[in-house]
Amino acid sequence: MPTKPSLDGIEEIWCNQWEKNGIYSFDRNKTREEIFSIDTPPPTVSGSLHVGHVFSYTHTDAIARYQRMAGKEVFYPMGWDDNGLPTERRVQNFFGVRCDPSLPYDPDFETPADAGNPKKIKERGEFDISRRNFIDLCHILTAEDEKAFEALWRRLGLSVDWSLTYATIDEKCQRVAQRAFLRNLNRGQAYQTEAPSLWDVTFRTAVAQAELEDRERPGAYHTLTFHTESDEDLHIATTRPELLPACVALVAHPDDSRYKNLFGTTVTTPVFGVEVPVCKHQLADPEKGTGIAMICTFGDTTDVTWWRELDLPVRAIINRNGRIINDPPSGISDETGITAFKRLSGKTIFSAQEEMVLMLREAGELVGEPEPITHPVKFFEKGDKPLEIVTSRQWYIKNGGRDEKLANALIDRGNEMNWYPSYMQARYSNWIEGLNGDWLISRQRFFGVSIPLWYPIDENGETIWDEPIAPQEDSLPVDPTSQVPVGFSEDQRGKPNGFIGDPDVMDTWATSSLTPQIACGWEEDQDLFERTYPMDMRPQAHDIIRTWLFSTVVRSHFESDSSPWLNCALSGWVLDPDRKKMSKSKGNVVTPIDLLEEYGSDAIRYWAANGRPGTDTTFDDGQMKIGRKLAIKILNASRFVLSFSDAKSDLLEIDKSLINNPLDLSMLASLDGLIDETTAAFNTFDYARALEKTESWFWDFTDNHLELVKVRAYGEESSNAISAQYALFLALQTLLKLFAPFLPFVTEEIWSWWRDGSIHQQNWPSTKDLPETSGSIGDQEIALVAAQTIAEIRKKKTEAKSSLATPVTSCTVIDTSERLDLLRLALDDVSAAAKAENMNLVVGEKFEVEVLLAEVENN
RNA sequence: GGGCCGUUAGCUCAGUUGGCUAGAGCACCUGCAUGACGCGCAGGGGGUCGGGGGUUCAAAUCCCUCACGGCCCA
Repeated sequence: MPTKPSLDGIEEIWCNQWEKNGIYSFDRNKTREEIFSIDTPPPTVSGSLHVGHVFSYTHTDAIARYQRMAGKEVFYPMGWDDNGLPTERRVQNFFGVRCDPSLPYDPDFETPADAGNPKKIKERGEFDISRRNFIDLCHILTAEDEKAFEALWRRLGLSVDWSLTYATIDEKCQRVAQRAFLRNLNRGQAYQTEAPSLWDVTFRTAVAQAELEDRERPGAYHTLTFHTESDEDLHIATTRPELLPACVALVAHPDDSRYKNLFGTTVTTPVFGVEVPVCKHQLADPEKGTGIAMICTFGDTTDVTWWRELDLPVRAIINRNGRIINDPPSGISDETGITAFKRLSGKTIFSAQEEMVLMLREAGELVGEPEPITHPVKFFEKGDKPLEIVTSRQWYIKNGGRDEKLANALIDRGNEMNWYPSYMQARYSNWIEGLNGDWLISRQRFFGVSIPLWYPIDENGETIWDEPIAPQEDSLPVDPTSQVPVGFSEDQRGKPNGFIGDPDVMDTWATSSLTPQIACGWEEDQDLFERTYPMDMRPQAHDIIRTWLFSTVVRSHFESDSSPWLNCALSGWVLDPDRKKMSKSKGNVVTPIDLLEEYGSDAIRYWAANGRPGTDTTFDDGQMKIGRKLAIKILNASRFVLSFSDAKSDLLEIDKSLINNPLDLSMLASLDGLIDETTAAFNTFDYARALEKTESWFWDFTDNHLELVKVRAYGEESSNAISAQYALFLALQTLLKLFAPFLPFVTEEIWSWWRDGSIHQQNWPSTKDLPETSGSIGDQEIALVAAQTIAEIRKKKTEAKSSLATPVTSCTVIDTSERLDLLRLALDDVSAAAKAENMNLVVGEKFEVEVLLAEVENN
């Protein structure tokens, strides 16, 4: 035991010891019942770790450590999410390159020497490289990121078995993702279709419902004049006049008396002179604009609904670059219309709108001036341009969005799991109820898991999309853009009677929705799978219930007809002091490494573990300071308690029968209650409650019990002294274990002072470890009355502005006879701690203490 | 507009099936060299439990309603 204990440097010492001794390594020989498996969220390594990660991963680690001590073999792997957009962007910026999939692979390509030097890259400019070279760079960068992440996680003290780590882009994950996709395809759960989908012009990719967000944007109602069959003017308000050539119909509410007589007739569009029907539909809002709207291909998602439900034709005019196409769509046939359309061809949406307004003015078909409004517009959550809707061939996985029976089955899966906190289940159910389409999984990106299919090309050079060629499962993973399907040769790629590889990759969620399958070794290590799946716990933040949690349930539902986990534990997130969510885009994130160094890992964990399940927590370095103080206090209290062990070599075997003092037994009875409370809290994933209870019990223990028994414990070999000492050892040992899931470093440090092995491999405290304390002698009230009495005496000393060491010449305690009987059992300790002589106990109704303090010379 | 969560001391938060005078820590004020700890110890002041209504012997807690904040979704 060190003479001057300190927290300095304990993270490094114990991280190394734990790794060296394999404290957290998973023993795969255990049975399913003996194992507790955790589906850890794989962080996106290209993002930087911030304090929000530290927050939620600490929650999981506290649970993992509890389960381990409670006797479970904990399966706790870490994964990295590498795929997709964030990595691609980082690779582009870091290396100064762009991916051009049309370029051939360059085997001699060398990593740019000026990587990571933005100034030099700016001077030379970006250059294009092939997809395969680009992906190589992605792997280089993510490998670096993974190292940094792992170092931070270790420093934080996560009890992960690092030998089980996976990355969503590694070969195994690609194989699992492709295998699951092919099985979905065989079972009819995955399909492709040519359908309107939301398209981000900047990122050139389709966007799924779960990635959408509405943003309020300024716009303007332009009122256009259409012409009825009886040649009357009909005014239509639209925010997108540039889509006029894409207009296929007008629509009004069925009950709208203003337009009832027009239903079933046709009108003519201004400028282009196209004849379109007037339809009725309940989604038309009589309050909006003039109450009658134009339906275009496709201005927004309501247009898609109308197009589908009213069975309207398609007149697409926007291409995937976000520009107006060259040739006029069907319907525009006369000279004037074609000429007008040519004025829009090739223009961006923005300038097309300007040109269209100009044409409407020239034709006198624009009524008044555009009226500015703000309205919600759909964006890709990572994008900065409004989404367009284009028709394209995309792959989907069914998710209940178009199948009520499936939706209900998925909602029922939610009932098979425990939700912590329970109200989070409503978010899951509500999301499914609100779905209106299947899950779009194909992405027009580079760094991701390929869609493992090829398509035949007929003798005319047309691709036969409906007859995909799938690889054999044992050949996975495949890259169809560089590998060749069975029965073909490379020189047939893109040729008549040849084949073409699917150019797209799957969405990140299509891989990370399989983390239980990946981590547990589905079809890769079936023995492990049977020992770990379905998993015991999915910890995650509540904002991705709709994406990660939901999509994982979908995959397990299809793949094993089960829910993927037994328990879902939802974390809140970290708010900045202004109560705003901390996020990289808001620029209010705090980097955790500095905090870990300033306060120590245990202190940061203390702050994090105080965040209750599901509840957002304010970033508060004050709480971290308290965590540090707590760790120091534990260090000092432990040193004090263990100082009584100098004369003893048999500390490892505490003889409970020698603990016979009523106050000692009373303290242990209270500790007994603490064990029950914390165990119950942990069993419902309420780590925060367990910590709070342990902490407050500990402070009470040091303030009262330690002070009360100090004098007695110092006494030499008397049985009373031994009772005090053994009770203290027992309490200390128990407390260290209760704190271990939260403060793994300081508890391990103290444990090592007098015990072999790791505290993290000890058994969770049991009330069986403590003496039986039935009957009045073990009554917890003894400690309470004693503490209240000593507190009252202290108060008198403080009020007299005297030192607490001031002797009390005489002391009278007035209390009920029941309480005095209890006090009598601890009276020697109370009077010793108070330095009081002549303790008089007087029966009375109201608790009161009178003291006569010794005269002490005050300087 | 819909769903969910929250609103308790200056700050950060506890408060379990309604039940002692509503608690803790920080901050603030006062005091204290006591043989673990001054990164400590002892004590103190500070709250109309967001507003209003209801149920009840009894409401921070249950019900209704409104306001404000947050998140998710339209």
